[in-house]
Amino acid sequence: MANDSNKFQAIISHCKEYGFIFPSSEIYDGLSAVYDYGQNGSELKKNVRDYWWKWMTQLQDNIVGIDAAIFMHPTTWKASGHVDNFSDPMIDNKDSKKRYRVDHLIEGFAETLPEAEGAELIASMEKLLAAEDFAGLKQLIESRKIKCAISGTVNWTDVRQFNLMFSTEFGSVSGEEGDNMVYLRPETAQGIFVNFLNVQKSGRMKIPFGIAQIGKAFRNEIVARQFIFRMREFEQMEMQFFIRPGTQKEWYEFWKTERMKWHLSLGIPESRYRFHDHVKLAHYADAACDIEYDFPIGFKEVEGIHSRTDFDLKNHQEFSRKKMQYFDPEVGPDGKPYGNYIPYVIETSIGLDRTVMMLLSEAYEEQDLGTPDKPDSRVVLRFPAKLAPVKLGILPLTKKDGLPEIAQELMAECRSVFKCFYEEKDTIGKRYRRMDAIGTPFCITIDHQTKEDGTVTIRYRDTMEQERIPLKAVKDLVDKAIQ
RNA sequence: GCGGAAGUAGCUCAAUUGGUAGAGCGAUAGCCUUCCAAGCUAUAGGUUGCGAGUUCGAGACUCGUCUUCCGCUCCA
Repeated sequence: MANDSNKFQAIISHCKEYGFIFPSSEIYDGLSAVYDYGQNGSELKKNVRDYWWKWMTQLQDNIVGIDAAIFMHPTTWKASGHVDNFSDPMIDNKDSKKRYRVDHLIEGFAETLPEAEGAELIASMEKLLAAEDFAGLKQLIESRKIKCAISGTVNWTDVRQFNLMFSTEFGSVSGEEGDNMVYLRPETAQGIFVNFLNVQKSGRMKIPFGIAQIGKAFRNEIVARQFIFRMREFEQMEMQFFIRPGTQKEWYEFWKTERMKWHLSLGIPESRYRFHDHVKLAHYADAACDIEYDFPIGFKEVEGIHSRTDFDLKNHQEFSRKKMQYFDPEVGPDGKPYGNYIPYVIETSIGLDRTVMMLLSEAYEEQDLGTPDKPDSRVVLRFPAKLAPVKLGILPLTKKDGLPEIAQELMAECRSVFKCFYEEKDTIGKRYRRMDAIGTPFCITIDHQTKEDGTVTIRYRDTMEQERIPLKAVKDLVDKAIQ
């Protein structure tokens, strides 16, 4: 496993120095695991977001996009399983410092007991869990002398609850319990599921079809680290693809292939990726895998592809008492229409922030350009041109003799089509290096010859080569290169 | 949450045994008719993370606190 901590640190520093990513609230010492995107980072992120959106909703003929709210009715998270599955009581052993999920600990112990006795223990545990009686759970563990596998002691901390979801107060949620708590969504997917019927009916969508969404999600990670890889507030790009039950295997394979095509279209070689199949499946899935990228900190998940069965729609149907069915008029092999059914779902879910980090990791290079007489180096971000924050640097060779005026004309011509950066300060070499550092793929230099024959120098970021082209050709050349 | 390390200018780091904080790079303004960083001049920028204590005097010593980093723990 590649593990280059220095490179990772260098990328983090570079991101801060060149306006890509800053620690959140830095003047107040920062907020753990929250980051802000700066002037270049937000352009990069937006370009990735737009690229994904277009690829999903414009280049596919059966996928539409939505933008659901972050706040959702609290019952949503009961239906999705998040309330029950992700607020597990935990307990720590004080000697080994090992942390356990209380249910796992007790279940493990129960397996060592005679069957009847074990079943009895599980039953009393579940009763306590349902009642959220943490003191009772601790007592149960201690009275049964359940030991830590590592330290072998019964020296436990109190049972504590770790909530995955952030909650907040909401003005006036109706609720019999009288509490006004709502959650910040921990995934965007549920916004798609609760709108399944709205979109299907209003868009006259026919199965198979997909609904895409990009948006923020929030998770209380127990430990959040590794820069923007694991943040408490992050952005997901998700697509739920609704299919006929029984066809999930082939669609799962289809989307695995399709999503990998997207990744390769970022110009990242296949060798930098791998699929990782989940052995232990989440509560909603019948097949799942990750697309992992070889970060400087090793292979890590960027995207997940899950076969979610009809778990979500079925549960929403149950909790909301609204039929989540689709009427399929197509005739099946038995000569009859498929009729009403709850669709199955294939999900593709990619972390936008992780994708940005992937692009940064792939793009970042410290290059040694030294010669025997003169040491030299540069840091260059080799972003795909279509995703680079700035597409074109416009640089008059000197700031006199009318060169800035010509450069400004070019600026005016190009800026409505793509993002440009104008600079007339410092030596040309310095300016090139600054453009390299933020990954600008092209620079145009206007010199005295421009005034004579209307040609300019174009300088390529990756090769550092330069050639003369007509000033008039610049806009089209760059525009073509960033498509 | 536990253990370890560290917090001095935007960045990288200095500051003898405690004696009122300095450099390089960077930034800004200008000079040099300048096509691949480190030429010249000038300028700006720090209650040394924060709070207390010891001391005539604390960046340095003590305590507390916050934050970050590295491990461990958790992770749909």
